[in-house]
Amino acid sequence: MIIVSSKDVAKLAGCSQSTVSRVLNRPETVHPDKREKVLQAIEALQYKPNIAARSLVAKRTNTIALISGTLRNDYFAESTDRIVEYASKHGYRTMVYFESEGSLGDILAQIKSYKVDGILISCMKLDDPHYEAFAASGIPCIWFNRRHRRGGHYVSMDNVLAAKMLTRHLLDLGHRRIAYLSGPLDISTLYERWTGFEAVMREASVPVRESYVHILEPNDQAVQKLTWKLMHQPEPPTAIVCGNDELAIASMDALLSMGLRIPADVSIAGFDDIRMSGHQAIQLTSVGQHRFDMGEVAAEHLMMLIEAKDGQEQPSIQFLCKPELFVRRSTGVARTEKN
Amino acid sequence: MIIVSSKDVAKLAGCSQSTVSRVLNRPETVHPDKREKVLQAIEALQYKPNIAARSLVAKRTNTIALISGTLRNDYFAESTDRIVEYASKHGYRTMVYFESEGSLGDILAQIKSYKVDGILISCMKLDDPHYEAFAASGIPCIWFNRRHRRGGHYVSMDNVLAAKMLTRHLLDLGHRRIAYLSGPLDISTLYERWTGFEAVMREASVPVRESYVHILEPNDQAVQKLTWKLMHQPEPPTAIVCGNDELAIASMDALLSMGLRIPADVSIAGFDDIRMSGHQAIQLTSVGQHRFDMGEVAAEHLMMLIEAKDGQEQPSIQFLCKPELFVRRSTGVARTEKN
DNA sequence: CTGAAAGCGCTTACAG
DNA sequence: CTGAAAGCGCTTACAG
Repeated sequence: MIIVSSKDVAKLAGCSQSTVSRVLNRPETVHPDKREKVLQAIEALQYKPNIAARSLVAKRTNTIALISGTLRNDYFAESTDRIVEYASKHGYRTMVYFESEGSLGDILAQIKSYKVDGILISCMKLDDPHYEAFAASGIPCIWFNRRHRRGGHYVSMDNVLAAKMLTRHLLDLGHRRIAYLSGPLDISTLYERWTGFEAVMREASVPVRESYVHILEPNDQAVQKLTWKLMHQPEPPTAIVCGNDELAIASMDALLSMGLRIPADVSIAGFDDIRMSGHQAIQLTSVGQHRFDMGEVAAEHLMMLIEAKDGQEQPSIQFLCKPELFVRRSTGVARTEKN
Repeated sequence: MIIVSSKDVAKLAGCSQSTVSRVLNRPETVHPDKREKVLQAIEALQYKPNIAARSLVAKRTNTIALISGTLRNDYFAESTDRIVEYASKHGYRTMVYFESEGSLGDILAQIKSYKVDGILISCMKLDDPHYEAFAASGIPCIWFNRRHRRGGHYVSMDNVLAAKMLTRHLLDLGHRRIAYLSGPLDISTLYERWTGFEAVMREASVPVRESYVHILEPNDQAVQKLTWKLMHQPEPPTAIVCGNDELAIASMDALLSMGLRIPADVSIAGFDDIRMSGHQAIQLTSVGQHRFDMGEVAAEHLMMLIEAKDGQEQPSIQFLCKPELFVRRSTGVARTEKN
């Protein structure tokens, strides 16, 4: 592939390389006639400035890194979509990394090599030891969705409150045998949700039975298996709270396969209010935020951090937005006890 | 942010910059003792080579561009996930672009600036005028999912056949009043599916009524509105074929809102066999490919093209894989005529 | 308003 | 096995 450089443009336009560069960066500083000639040469040669060379000297790449949970979880698909679009609209490219690609340490090493201007992370564990490395990298970072215990800049939801709202909703419907299905609790969102659930259950003096609680790896097989196990005990739960909608929808799949009716036989609910939860065939009760995309808000503030970088001191960014409960058909009055 | 360069490493290790570079690129060519010292210095300084500088001289970036349809369509979420992971595993970074970000011309301009090693495109229109520019860019390109009329390297499904299989399935169930809901027909997949549908209907001498066919912009509102319109005519269809599962699931949402039962009142089916289609609450009949991810196959071959680049002539990559029909509960015997 | 020159951080012949 | 030097394509003071 032949690379057209600014030197080639300069030759054709009959000027110096510096002038070509100026036309690109501060066109008002070059004489209109000359500018026109350069523009024509650029067009004629289909010249595109080499970003690598530019960022080498400019010390900025106009690129941000997004480290996201898997797109198989709709929550991350939605936020990734929004972030990439938002960044693009504001002149930034997004390099997307998924947690499945390797340890955060390896990913950070790569990111550092690319000299991105900023980092968005939605999938760091609550006590992930790599936190320090990110914080010390000198690259502006914002955590969204999942937080780290140390704090830092973050945009998240009040997940404790969210879980309390959801749990009270189920108690209000008369449920007492409530099960809890969750992914690993070393993740802030899942941990906080569990905490909120437990707190309300304790307040209400409703015991949380051990056989009703399952912490699992979030894949369809595990959900299938544990849902089955949950419902095949002597006294099965009348309601299931899932750590997020993705899990809830998978569990719902299992419940329906078993011939159970929702909510007649068992109620189910989740968190995040992903798009599918509102579908008529799903109608999953969920708690999330309406009209507030954490990813986009995080991107917006990341750009502020990047641009204010050399200026005055950095503001501290800590958003904990209020959740909303969306009651749908998947939760109903507790089935009359009759086991 | 302080940038540690290979010069700093050289100073600490007491050697030249070239040696540092050699340790990184061809460690076997430097004396073990010296190599060890350099490695220690790299570790001590937390040195990460600057990718921009490297690609400037190496004339390759180990980066591919993926231009994808929106992640709001699960098909694209699934393929993006796979591609990024596959590329990562093989030493390539992926820059993700979405068609919504601007014209393909603008996106190509950006991509050229980044000097990516290869391009994967899943969202080009059948007669998109930018095709030439991509083909002439000198950058290896593979089209997957949607094809361009000119061909080029592509990985796709036999969509005509897919539509024929699906249509015959509905005819076999006794349906004669079959509606067709599709996104724009300037997209190969949608165009070919429509073609296959029409061909089978003609063969079977079943007229395709004009009021049963709607071409729409694929957003929830449009689907909602047209589904409503479809079912509120004097003789509503007994089955609806949708151009893809995303549309079908949205239309299903509308049907259920209207109080219709699937498939008792109306059957519905789609294409792509996305993950959600298999969910017990959805059970959408669909035609797609099992165990064959076009995105991943495309990525695999793109890397072959990139690596064979300077070698012998390029092979022509043209995959048209066979579809499979997944019959689920959303299609059933045609309702007894009684309008 | 414009050009020559230095330099960003790297790799790769070229000598030795 | 190793270092000095040239060069990748750009931007940005510095003179004029």
